[in-house]
Amino acid sequence: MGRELEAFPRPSVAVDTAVLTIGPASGLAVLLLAGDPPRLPGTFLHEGELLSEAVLRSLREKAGIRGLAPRQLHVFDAIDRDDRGRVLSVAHVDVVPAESLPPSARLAAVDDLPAMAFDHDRIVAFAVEALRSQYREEPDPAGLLRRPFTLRELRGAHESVLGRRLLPDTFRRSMLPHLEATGETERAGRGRPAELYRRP
Amino acid sequence: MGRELEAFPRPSVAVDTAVLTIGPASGLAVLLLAGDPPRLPGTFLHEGELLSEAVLRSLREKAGIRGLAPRQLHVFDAIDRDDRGRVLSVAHVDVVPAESLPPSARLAAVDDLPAMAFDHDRIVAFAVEALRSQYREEPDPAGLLRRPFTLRELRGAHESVLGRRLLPDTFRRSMLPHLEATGETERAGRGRPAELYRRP
DNA sequence: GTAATAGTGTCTCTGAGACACTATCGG
DNA sequence: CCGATAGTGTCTCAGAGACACTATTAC
Repeated sequence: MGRELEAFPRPSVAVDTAVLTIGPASGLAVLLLAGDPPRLPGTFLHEGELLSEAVLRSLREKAGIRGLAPRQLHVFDAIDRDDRGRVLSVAHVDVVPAESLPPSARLAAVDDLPAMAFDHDRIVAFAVEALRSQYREEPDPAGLLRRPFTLRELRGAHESVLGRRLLPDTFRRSMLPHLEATGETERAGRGRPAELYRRP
Repeated sequence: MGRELEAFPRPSVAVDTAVLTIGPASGLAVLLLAGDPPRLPGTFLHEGELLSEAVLRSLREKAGIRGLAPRQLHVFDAIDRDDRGRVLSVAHVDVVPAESLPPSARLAAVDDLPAMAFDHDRIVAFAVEALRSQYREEPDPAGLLRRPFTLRELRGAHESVLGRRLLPDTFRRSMLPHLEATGETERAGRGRPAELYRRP
């Protein structure tokens, strides 16, 4: 110690967030900011600001989104990832129902991404993998569904996130231990009404 | 964009590493640098340097350790975590056999940590949890053992990391699918010689 | 032989996967 | 009644946990 902090050249620190949602084709999609090339919403960390605060600010100011709580994933630190200088990016991820996004939001299917700025394609891939491993364990950990929900709705959300079909009975049995029955049912169209559940 | 990078006040970026090992009492222990209070080996990120390079440099220069490959865990970003100014710390973790550490190394049992500098106690807790979840799945993922090894040695390493006893037969059967038999045996003292295995 | 360590046989329990069945609705 | 959707019974398979047994060594 002994040397002052100012003696060290400091990199810039940015945050970038992969805001994922269920796209029009029922597949996982990511929110992009218009631009050429398109990019994830992000910003530089300001003085006296937490990473989580910078994330919320960037989502509010650049994408018009509020009420999320993205979680931290990984620091991307390649020397030349930003040609304006040395910039570390702390990648974050969250998921949100499509209805909560502004209608003007531009989405891209995660399995068919366009060319993106910086290393944002790698951030998206990292975010998708992290999200999927969460959805393999727990019912809707990110709160995609407004509670309460039927098991059909829950399964649909999981199928969209995981990108594959799930067996209704196996899915039901694996999720029931982590759910709380409301006792109420929903009669929506034809067929037997489904019971409604919530996360405990 | 448009604003220059220099227009943004930049935090300092540090790396800190929890170097874990099996301590004298067969429990998980963490390497500390002498100091009052003691601290984890760490350094500020230099210009043109990757995080992983800064980690290796700090281990080499401050603890005299080479040959590790710590993995990134989490960014600790509390505003007041360092009273010299705004410092983000990118926490890392690795494990190493006790013999690979310099004999002068100071170790502390992770279940009985002394007061540490900054938020280094939280970094250690985070690192221990990450390491344990790795050791629940795979045989010695961090390479604590010099290959090849007997199942008794492997089980001992896992018991030390996890902090609890494991059943020999259950452990053997859960690990065998992830191991490769060498065909050789080791005769060490009394009892039937044990077969030697390696990770594939 | 005995003590010690390595390794296996086998039972039980649990949970995933899969298929067929029953239950309750709209019409 | 029929079609559609919700939910259950039950079989199979795989893996964890646990206990008892056999195998091979030093002494």
